[in-house]
Amino acid sequence: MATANRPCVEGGHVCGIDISMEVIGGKWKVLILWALHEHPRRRFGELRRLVPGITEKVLASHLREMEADGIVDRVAYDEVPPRVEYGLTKDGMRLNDALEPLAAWGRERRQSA
Amino acid sequence: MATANRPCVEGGHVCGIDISMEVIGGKWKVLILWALHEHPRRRFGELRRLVPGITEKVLASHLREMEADGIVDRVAYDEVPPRVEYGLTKDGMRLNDALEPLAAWGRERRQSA
DNA sequence: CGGTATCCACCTTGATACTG
DNA sequence: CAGTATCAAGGTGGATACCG
Repeated sequence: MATANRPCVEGGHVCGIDISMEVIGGKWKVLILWALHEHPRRRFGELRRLVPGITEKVLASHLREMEADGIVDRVAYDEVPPRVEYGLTKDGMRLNDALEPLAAWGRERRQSA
Repeated sequence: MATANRPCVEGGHVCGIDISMEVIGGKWKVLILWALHEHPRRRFGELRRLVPGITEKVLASHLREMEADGIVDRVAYDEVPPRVEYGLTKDGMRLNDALEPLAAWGRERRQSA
């Protein structure tokens, strides 16, 4: 995303949530992140199937943003037909871990709903 | 937000992140949540000051959505001039707790940047 | 004070077609 | 296979003015 947002300052200390939200803000980002966590080293086409409903364009642009944000790494093999593999960086994995409590909150909520 | 999203199913189990993202998806939601966590029981005008840059309309609509999602509670006192106080529900506090690791991730990232 | 009412600009997402 | 190009649509957020 890389768009600077107003810092989130409360009572003199910076909360950091704003940064995280910029990185996972897209509609599909967390889904891609999750898919890559569950299925490491995935190819573009596989990823598209793992995130049902996403279009090629949106998947491509989100992957590019996530790469720029340093949470996804992309490896292109010089073959015919072309092959590209996506995976999580260390930072991407840590982000996924940081997302887990949030996922748990969502799951609980689904129960009670 | 309350808009139903495609469930996020990976390897047969539901990840729950999608639910959470619907709830905190708005541009300002986490900031409001954070502000209410740092400053419990806040009035509309105070809240507006605590979240710099937000407009009345957006603050009002976000508060309403968060109320509908059960993470914010609103108490209107029948006085003149009118007074309304907002606070976090139990669920809202748990959501805030679940957000903390994400905030920590963002803070670390700000360091290294 | 605590909001609504309008109106609008932008951005994200999406459908479809095409290419190295 | 792994994208890009183009165009369209819709929703989110924002500016401003006004109300009980």
